[in-house]
Amino acid sequence: MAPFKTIAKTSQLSKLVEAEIEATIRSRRFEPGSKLPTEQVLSQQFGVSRTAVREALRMLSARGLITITKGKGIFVKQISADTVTAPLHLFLTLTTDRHHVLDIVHARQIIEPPIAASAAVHHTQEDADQLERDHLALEKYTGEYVELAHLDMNFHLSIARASENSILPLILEPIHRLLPQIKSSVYASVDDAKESAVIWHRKILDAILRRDADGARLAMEQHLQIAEDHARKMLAAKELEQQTAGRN
Amino acid sequence: MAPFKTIAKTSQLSKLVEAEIEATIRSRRFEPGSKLPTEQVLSQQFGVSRTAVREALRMLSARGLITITKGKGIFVKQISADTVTAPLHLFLTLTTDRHHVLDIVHARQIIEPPIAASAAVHHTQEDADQLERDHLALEKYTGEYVELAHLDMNFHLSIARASENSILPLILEPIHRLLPQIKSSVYASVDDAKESAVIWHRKILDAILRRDADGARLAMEQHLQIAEDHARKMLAAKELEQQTAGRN
DNA sequence: ATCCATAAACTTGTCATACATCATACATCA
DNA sequence: TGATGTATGATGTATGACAAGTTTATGGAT
Repeated sequence: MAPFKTIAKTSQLSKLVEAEIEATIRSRRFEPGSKLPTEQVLSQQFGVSRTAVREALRMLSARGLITITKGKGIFVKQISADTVTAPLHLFLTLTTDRHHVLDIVHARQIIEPPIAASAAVHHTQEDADQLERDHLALEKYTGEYVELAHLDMNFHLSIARASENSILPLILEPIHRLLPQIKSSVYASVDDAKESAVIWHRKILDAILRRDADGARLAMEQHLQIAEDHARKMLAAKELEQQTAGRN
Repeated sequence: MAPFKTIAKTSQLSKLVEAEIEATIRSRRFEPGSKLPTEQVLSQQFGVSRTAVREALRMLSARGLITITKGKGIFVKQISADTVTAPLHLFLTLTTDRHHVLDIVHARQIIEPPIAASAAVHHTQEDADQLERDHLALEKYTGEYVELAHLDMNFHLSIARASENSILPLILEPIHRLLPQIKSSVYASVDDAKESAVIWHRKILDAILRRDADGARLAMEQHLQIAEDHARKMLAAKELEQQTAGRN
C-alpha cells in the first residue's frame, strides 16, 4: 500500500468556479430566467480573474445551464430536453454508424407498450382530453412531413404524461426528439404511413379510454411493429437512393 | 409566424472556432485519443487570438468531445456513455421537484421488466458473464450501504446492457443515479433488504440465462414490487424519525 | 410634463502580453 | 548508472485595453 495518497489534484481555478456556480443553480437559489451577477462582480466575489470566470461560464453555457448574451448579461437557462438530446444525438452518430435508427425503434418497442398500459390505468380526464386533441391534430393535418412527425411525437409524449408518472415523459422525450427527421423521412418514403399512424393511434387511444391496459399495450406493440417495418422500408429506399446517386 | 428566420447571428468568433473544430472531429479526421494542434498553432491557423481558441476549447471540453491536460495538450476524447447520461441526470434532478421516491420506483416497475425480457432474448455470453460477476459482487459484499446500493445498481444496468440495445442503458442509468442515497437508506432501514435483493437478482438472472423472457419479466416485476414495499417502509421510518426529532 | 434623440454607463467579446504551473526530454553530477 | 537539476513547450491564470452590443440617463423640444 502506498504510504501517501494523491492530494486533491483538482486545482484548476475555472473548474472550481464552474462547480460553485453550478451548485448555486442546482440549489434553485436562482430561478430559471433570472440574471446572474456580471463577470466582473463574479470575479471579485470569487477572488479570481475575469479570465477564469469567463472560462467557467463558457463551460456552463456549453452544458446548457446558462445563456450568455453580449451586452445584456448571464441568465440561468430553463433546461430543456434539447439539452439532453444533443449529446445523445452526438453519441449515437459518433458510435453506432447509421443503424441506430432501428435501435431507437427497438427501444421504443420495449418501453412504450408498458407505458401505454400504465396510461390506461392512471390517466385523468384532462389526459384523455389532451390525447383526443393530439389525435385530432394529427388526423386533420395534411402538410409538411416534419410537422406531421412532430404531431405524431406529441401523441406519444401525451401518453407518457397520461401515465401520471413524472419520470416517464422525461426519459421518453429525448428519444422522440431524436427522430423528427427520421420520422419525416418515413412519412415521405412510405405512402400510407400517415393513415397507418392515425388508425393505430385511434386503437391505442380507445384502449386507454376504456382503461384496457392489456389492449393498450398490445395496440402499442403492433403500432411500433409497423413502425419498424416502415423504418426498414425507409432505410432500404435511402440505400437505393445513395447507390443510384453514386453511379452518376 | 415570423416571416423571416434569423440568419446565423453567431458572429461570435469562439462559436465559429468551436464549430470548425467540432466538424473536423465529427468527420473522423482525428482519431479518438489523437492530439490536436496546440492552442498557439490553432490561433494562428484560424487567425484569431488565443483567447477565442481557448473559449472554444473549453466549450468542446465541457461537451465531452475533447480533454485538455495542462502541460500535455488537447486530445480527442473517446466519447463515453457518461457524456450522455450526465446531462440527462442533470435534467432529471432539475426538473423533478422533490425526487418522488415512489415515482422513481413506479417508473422502474414499468420499464425494467420488459428490458429484462429483452435481455433474456438478446444477451451474449459476455453479458451473461458480466451479470454473474455483478451478482456475485453484491452477494459477497457486506459493508457500507452506499456501496451496496452501487452494486445493486450495477446489476440492473448490466441487464440493460444485456439487451444489446444502445439506447436502453443510457436512459436507465440516470434514473438509477437519482437514488443511490435513497437505496442506501432502504438498506439501512429494512433488515432483510440485501438478502431479498440477492434472492431476486438470482431469480432474474436464472431466467435470463435460460432465455426465458416471460420469466425474467415476471421476476423483475416481483423484485420491484418488493422494492416498492421497502421504499414505503423506509419512508415511514424516516417520517417517524422526523416526528420524534421535532419533539425535542 | 411628455416625448424622443443622443450621450453615457454598463456588459460581454476579443485581443495582446506576461507569468505561473505542469509534463517531458535532456544534461549534469555523484 | 541513477538520481537530480535544467531547458523547453504546453496549458492555466492574471491584467489591461478596446470593440460592440444593451440599457439607462440626460437634456432639450414640443
